[in-house]
Amino acid sequence: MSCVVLMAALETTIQRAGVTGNIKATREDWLKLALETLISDGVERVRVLTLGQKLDVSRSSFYWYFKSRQDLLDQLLDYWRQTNTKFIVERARRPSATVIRGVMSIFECWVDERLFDPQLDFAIRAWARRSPAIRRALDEADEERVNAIRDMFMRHGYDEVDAFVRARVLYFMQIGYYSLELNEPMSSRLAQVASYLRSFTGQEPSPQDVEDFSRYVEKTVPRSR
Amino acid sequence: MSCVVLMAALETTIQRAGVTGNIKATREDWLKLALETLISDGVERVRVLTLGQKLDVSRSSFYWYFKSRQDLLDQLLDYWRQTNTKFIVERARRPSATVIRGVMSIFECWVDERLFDPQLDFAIRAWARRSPAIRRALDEADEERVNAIRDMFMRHGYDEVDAFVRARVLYFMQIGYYSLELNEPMSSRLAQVASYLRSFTGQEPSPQDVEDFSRYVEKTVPRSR
DNA sequence: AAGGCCGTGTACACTAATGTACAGCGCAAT
DNA sequence: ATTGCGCTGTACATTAGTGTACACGGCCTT
Repeated sequence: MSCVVLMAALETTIQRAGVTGNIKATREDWLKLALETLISDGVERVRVLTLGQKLDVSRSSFYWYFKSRQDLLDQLLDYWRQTNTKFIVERARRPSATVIRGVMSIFECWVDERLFDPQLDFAIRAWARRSPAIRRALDEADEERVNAIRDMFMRHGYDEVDAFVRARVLYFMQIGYYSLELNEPMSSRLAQVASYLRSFTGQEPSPQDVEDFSRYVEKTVPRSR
Repeated sequence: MSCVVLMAALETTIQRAGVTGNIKATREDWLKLALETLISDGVERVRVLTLGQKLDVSRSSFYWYFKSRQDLLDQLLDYWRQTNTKFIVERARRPSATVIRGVMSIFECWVDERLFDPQLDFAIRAWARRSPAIRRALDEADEERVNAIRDMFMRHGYDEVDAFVRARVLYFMQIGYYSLELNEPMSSRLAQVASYLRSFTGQEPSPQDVEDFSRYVEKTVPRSR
């Protein structure tokens, strides 16, 4: 669960063991469970009653920490805003010797859920369908991500239209991939990496490129399920 | 609304004007509104009470036509099953002189909502996230579509892995594109078609290819919004 | 014109959800 | 030890939804 790791960043200080007073559920317990529920079941299922039942605590605890259900949802959106887009843009901006290497940098986000949490992104996307405010936030994020990738292609000599289209193909393909929730083992994904690099760049990856990427995944991605 | 057109195929005979007896809402009224709601708001919002209010009819009408809410949902899934996948597979199987032409055949589905209704597909995808039965049906459809496209690439000389990856890139990219619900004007999309063909096939489209596709869209796609 | 069939409205029972009010409990500081 | 703060439970009001029961109303057939 990457969200657990990421939640830590959101918090000031958690002292789960040293809970003081008559406390059964902390504000962070509510937030964390809400985030997990948003990811696995969608916003619609983020409900005060249900969360409370899972935390084995009555709803009055919730209304102590949060103004309303909407208050909680606002904070979930804030959390997403501060995480998912950041790493894609950062990886796309990294200097790279070749396009192949540039694309490989971005691939890192697709194989490491600590960099990009597809399920969270997907949950936000579903949410956006029925909320104009969420929709606006999402559109901004998508544009920022595609533009960063496009700039990477342009730095490697692609003209503007080609760079834009290739950025879209790279990014949209990945969004589509996540939509299918294939849950493939990393080994099958790595076996196709040369084809993907070829397809995305129009250039032939060297054996060294492919090997380096495999090695990167092995070394840095925990439990490449 | 492509669904209106498609609904017609689902029906045996509709005689909307000649409704007989004390009828305010027909079974088809319920189905059609349910489908529209599924598409625009998701399954969760397909509710007997709400549909009834929109049809200005009480819920007992619903329970006359349908056994339960689940009964209605089952029929919505059946409708999807019989429509969306069919045309993609059919287009992918068409003989084509070049890969570029082969890809163009499939592009037809992406520009004509009478061939592929992205919103419906998307609604099913969201639904599948919380229903194993739907999930199974969706996985089958996805696999059938990708395999058909892969075979098309293989017929044009791509090896199996490359063909499979290119099929995925083509199909997943489109699913991702729809996920963003960009709502771009057809003219901007057509302006990039050469880049897309180049990116998807790794080959250079001829001016004739591009021109033929534009002409196809102009002639056959109604109100290319 | 009399029934019968098809669909409709009203009423009822039940469940799940949000939000509010308020009393009460447990630790910590005084 | 007692007071107070921070959190919790119970109870209540309200809303939205599903499903069932049953009487009734309009055409169509005979």
